[in-house]
Amino acid sequence: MEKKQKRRYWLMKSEPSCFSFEDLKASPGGVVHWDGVRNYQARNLMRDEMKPGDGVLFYHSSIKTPAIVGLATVASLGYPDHTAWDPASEHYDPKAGPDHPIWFMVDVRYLADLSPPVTRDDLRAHPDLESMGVLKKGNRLSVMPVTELEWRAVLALSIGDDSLEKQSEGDDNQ
DNA sequence: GCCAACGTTGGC
DNA sequence: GCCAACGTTGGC
Repeated sequence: MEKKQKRRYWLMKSEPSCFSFEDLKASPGGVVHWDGVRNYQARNLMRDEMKPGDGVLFYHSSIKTPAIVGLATVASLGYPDHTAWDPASEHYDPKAGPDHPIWFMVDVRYLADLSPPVTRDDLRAHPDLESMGVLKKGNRLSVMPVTELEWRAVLALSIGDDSLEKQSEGDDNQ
């Protein structure tokens, strides 16, 4: 008998000059494939752990005010990142190929803006959020797990009620 | 633009 | 398989 896996939560980090939350929102269907990740830990999370319907906090890094700027949903299981064997791609990896993929990605779908955004300083000031991985000095993971407590706290910080939470739960049923 | 922190690479 | 050197990330 198949058991539905509990919904999980993630934080995905991007430099907005490279790919921003607005870019995600403007993509066809609000969906993109999260290609180009070349880090084994992040690869393992996308390949093995992330599931459709999981919640995603979208974080803008390497800017004056780093912040979680929106919510997204994982929209696929992990699958091979074909840009790895495209010599024209800036993420080309000559060791990878269609019959031996090394790198994996998931699809990500726009869910909602977080307004106001939850800044790095906001996170640091919140007792439930100050230990988040994204705040750790030297952290370089572009995909990292978030607890349900942290997810709820971020939403509460931004909007002060649970309307976005209800919206994101509704997205689970697609 | 600086520098600390980290993952990856490559020599041995 | 160790570890120093290197390249990259990212906050400041």
